[in-house]
Amino acid sequence: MWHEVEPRCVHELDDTDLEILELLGEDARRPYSEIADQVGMSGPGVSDRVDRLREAGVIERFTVDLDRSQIRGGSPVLVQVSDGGESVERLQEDLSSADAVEHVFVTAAGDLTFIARPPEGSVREWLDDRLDLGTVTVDVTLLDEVNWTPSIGGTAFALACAECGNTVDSEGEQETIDGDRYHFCCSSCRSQFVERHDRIAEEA
Amino acid sequence: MWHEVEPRCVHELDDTDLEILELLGEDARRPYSEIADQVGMSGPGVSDRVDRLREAGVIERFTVDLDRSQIRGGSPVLVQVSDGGESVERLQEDLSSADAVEHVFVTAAGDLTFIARPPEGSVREWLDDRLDLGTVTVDVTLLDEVNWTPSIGGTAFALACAECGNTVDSEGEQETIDGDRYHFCCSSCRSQFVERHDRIAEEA
DNA sequence: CCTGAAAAATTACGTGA
DNA sequence: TCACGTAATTTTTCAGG
Repeated sequence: MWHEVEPRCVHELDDTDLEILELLGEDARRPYSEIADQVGMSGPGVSDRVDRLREAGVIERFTVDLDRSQIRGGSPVLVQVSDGGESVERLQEDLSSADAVEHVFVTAAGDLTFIARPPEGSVREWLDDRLDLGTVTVDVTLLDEVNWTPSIGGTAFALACAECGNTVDSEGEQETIDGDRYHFCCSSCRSQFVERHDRIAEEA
Repeated sequence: MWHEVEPRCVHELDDTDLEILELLGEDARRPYSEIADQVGMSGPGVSDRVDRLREAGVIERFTVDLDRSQIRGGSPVLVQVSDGGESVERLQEDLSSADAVEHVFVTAAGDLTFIARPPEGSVREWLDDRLDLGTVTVDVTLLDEVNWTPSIGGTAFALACAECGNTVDSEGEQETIDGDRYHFCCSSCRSQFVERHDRIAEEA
């Protein structure tokens, strides 16, 4: 039994959660005790939070960021598929399970774009094997660099300003409107947001 | 007691390395002792290999795969920038450090494509802030799904078939041609590869 | 959520092939 | 060079509060 702690909804991330996520983004094998020091908690406390974040689905998995060019020789290509009335879901599934595919994006219009490293020298064959180039049109672009930015600059996971989307740091401000708490990076964003909110409320 | 170990260059990944990477891709916080059991090594042995893989740059970092939609509300967009003679490097750097940007791709032609989650309702503003829409032309596509596949199906890091690029599992076959060792996922890929190789050799 | 003890993992180091 | 075994250290897990 511990002192009353107001139950924290798993869907609301507080600043500590964000800090933990950022630290894990930098090095997922960092000991929880080290994280605990930085966020001012105990090791078990951090462990509990991480468990909750996993269960809530915020953390999908701990993984490793590899230099794939050292594993799979091919150059990365960006492929845009203009759907020929095919089943997008099946295609997406096929692609996701194909080894050379690194990212799959589905557009709101139902088209597919993906990043892959097909085997060198037989890119066309490789594409044809999974796309049937006779029925769909593809646009293939050779890439020079593929960059994933989980936390570059150490701020990627920080709270987002409700107005401009930028990072909310310690200089930030908060405001509770209609029971919802919003974060802002600066006072001008806050006033702009509040102003628009009031205007909309007035019109309604 | 073990059999003679031939010296292994750090730039050549053997099957054990690949297996370790795959296991780490599934769960980067998995204990090394557990990995050791699966690959038939001791805990310290796995630790040594991982250290070497990090130093070699194959492992760039241990990190966490997050459900970003739970952290940063905006919908993901794919933005293709048709370069207006601008400095690609600077733009790329700016974008990489922007909080809402998740991936940046540089094409061989020097164009930029990136995935981001700009603040809802002010996508155009957000874009203009970092791209100067007056001088560059952009193509923005709303995305429905963003899928990163470090190891879906648990086979993404396995050896690639020299013919089709797919995973080589225990059913796979190998063949040494002209001193180079090739891996294949099945006998048909192997025969097809050998056949083509012979034909090319004959023509030369 | 914290403390503190038990269990488990990681690291360091010496040795063998 | 690479990997193993053992021991020292650190970290995680699991009580109890």
